[in-house]
Amino acid sequence: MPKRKFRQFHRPKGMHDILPDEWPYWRKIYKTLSKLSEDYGFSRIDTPILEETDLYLRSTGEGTDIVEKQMYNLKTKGGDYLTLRPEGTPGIVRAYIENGMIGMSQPVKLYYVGPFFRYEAPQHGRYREFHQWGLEAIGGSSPVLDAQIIFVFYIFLKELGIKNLSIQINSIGCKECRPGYRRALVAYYKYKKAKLCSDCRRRLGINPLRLLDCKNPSCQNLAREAPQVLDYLCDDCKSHFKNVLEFLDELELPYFLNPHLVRGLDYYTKTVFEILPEEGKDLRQSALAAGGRFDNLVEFLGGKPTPAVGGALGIERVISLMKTRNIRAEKGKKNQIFFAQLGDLAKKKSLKIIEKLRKSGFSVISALSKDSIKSQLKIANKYEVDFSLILGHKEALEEKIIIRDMNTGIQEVVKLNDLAKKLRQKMRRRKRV
RNA sequence: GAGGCCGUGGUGUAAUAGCAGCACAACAGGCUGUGGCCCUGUUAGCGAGGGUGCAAAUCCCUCCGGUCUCCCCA
Repeated sequence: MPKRKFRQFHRPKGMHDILPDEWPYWRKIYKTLSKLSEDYGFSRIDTPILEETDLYLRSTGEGTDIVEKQMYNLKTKGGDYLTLRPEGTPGIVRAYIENGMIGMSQPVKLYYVGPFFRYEAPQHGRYREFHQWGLEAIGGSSPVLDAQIIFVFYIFLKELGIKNLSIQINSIGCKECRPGYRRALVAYYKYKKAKLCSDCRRRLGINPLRLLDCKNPSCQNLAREAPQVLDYLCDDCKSHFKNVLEFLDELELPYFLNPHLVRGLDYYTKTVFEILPEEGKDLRQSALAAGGRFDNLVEFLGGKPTPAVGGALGIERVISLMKTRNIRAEKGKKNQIFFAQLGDLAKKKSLKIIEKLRKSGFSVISALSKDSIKSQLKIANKYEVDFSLILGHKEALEEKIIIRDMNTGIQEVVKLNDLAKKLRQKMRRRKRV
């Protein structure tokens, strides 16, 4: 840094600038996910980035870490308590109820993409501002919906070229059968408290299900012997889960039944799942997508009892994985050409010519603020365009322009009126070679 | 929230107490109308603040940031 007159500003901790270099990944991901979502009948929805704080207290759960310590809360001048959304589902459900989507044909299938915020210690794959793509099917209890959502996330990752994925799935029951399981779990742990880590001892009272996915070795040993949810599911949950698995079998998805999979959010019922890379040296922060069923949430947020299922995928995590696996995202440089100008007259005519070319379907790069032809072509070279146009004083007077083939160096002078046609010809020929 | 490691031009690095170098990038030039290679020049740095020392990028403290582990999650 030079000695600066004014202080320099920094981005807030855990937040990121998405720079032009990074955009090919984002573009590819956005393109793929919106195509896929629409193809599978999900419609785009955008909800506010701020919601009432209470919405998350009610839905995400007061005992969860997200609500306890990870929310960005603020109070408005008018005295409202608002929160920067830490996850997508509550806002979507709120919108479903508020906009009377109960009156649409059910299930209502929605998708969203955008930023989410959690105040946490940033780490690889975990940021304070991060982006998620979410799918929700509200108003349907059929297990085929659970399977379809898992499937869409799965093929999304496949289409991006990410292979060797593992789908972990479990059922955590419903409000009918979960209390029974919970009791069994508490009873199991009751006389083993001494062997639990301090966190688990605390959690035992609040949310015993979470003892199952504790990473502490001693806790893991205990968890292995613990009663399994699947043995406690009610008939409805059992057949639902069996059905989901049958759909996954039919799709030939490589799922893995993980009886210790428990999600961190309070509203989940029945199906829960995670999709993660298969070979993980450490699979902790590597869940790429996750979700589950939330059959009680709509009612709990003031709507009519409505079953629903959904999930979300972390875009930053996907990009990070693409990078470690050397999966490239193409720079979209279709029909890109470079326009160079020389002299005052030529520069004056530039903007108009560029617009004409754009209308004819070309994407025109230029460096109009430069005067020297040399530095302009240097830039053209950097963009790796196949053709550059050169408009000098002489050409400008004669209503002509030079087309330079950047690979061969061969140039041709053409009339401005024929430019688009000639360019198209040349590009076609180039492609064939 | 707890702990470990780390922080030198825009980027990547060297100097381990004694004049902060190098490479790449950027910008300008090397026939005032032609790119990639090459050459020359210019710009630009010790994360911030404090302490110890004749002397600090180097040692100490605090903060900020990064990264990893625990925790939790996408």
